[in-house]
Amino acid sequence: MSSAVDAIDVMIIELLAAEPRIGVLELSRRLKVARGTVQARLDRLQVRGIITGYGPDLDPAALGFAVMAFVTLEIRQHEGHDIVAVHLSTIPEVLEAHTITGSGDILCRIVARSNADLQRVIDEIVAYQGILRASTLIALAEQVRFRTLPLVRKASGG
Amino acid sequence: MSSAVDAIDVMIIELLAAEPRIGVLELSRRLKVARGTVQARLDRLQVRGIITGYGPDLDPAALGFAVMAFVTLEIRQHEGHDIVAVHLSTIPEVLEAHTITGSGDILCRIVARSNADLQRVIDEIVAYQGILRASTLIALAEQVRFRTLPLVRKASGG
DNA sequence: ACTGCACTGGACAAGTTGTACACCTCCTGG
DNA sequence: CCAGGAGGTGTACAACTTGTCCAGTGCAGT
Repeated sequence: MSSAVDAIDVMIIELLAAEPRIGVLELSRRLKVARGTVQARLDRLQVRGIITGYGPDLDPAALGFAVMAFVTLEIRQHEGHDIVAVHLSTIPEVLEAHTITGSGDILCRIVARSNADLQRVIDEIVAYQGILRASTLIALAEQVRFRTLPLVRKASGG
Repeated sequence: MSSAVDAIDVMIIELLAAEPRIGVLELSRRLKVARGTVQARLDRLQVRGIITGYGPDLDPAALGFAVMAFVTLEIRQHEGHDIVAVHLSTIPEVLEAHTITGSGDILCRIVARSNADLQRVIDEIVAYQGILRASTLIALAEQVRFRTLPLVRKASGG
């Protein structure tokens, strides 16, 4: 099979990432392809699940949640991970959570208004009796900002 | 100071998240406010840095990168973190990287096409001489999908 | 040679955007 | 107490974009 995306797809995605409020017509002008082509490709990218949605992208820091941390949880395994996930999803400060291999069981990304507030969030997490231990790593600086564009280029064979 | 966002901002963000390709006019109709109001608020949210952009959101798995992992790096500290960050940013599979407190120095999120491919990516990371050790946690399942909407609601005092 | 698929380029009505304006209301500082 | 500012409403208009359709072209696989 060919790669999931081709050069035109990559250019569409890059232009859209650079100027998000751009329209289909403007995209087609810049890429020098027909408008229908851009429209059809965007539809296909979405159907294939490559484009999952369009923001808006929110910055927790700008919302007043300046502290970010990664928390590794150790859980009572016989109760299952899913029930813990339900608990975690009720806490707004938990931005995401994954089950993982290794010494911990679940890794989650959380935010808080301050270091003192971080304690409150962690307390909320460990308040659930299915969670045995939480080990916290505070993120000091974002060295590489979350990005997927280089990956798309790579997937296209660029 | 008042909270960073109010109830109308939250509704705008939620509607936009639910139906991303919606227009300003349609937003104003659903929220029963004037079009200019929605337009002005979106501008302000962007100026204040709360909305940082509008997708497109890409799914690495759909691009063929089905394996996700978190890698903790231990680095030669006297050389500084920034130069390591430059190295990491040249690797497309590194989606993000943060300096952290604790036993490691840098935590990054990476993806790969398979477990075998993961080895290649890790090798690329540790190929740089400033990196002493890498410790990898493979993400098995996404228990809580990345989200910021509950946080916005909380920030608005809801 | 035939079929299916993707792309092109053109057309149309209907809807949306950017922008401007006049006016209202609430809040704050002098 | 009042002036000024910020944020809201409603209206208007031209210019542009969208959704949708169509006929025709070129290429790949059977």
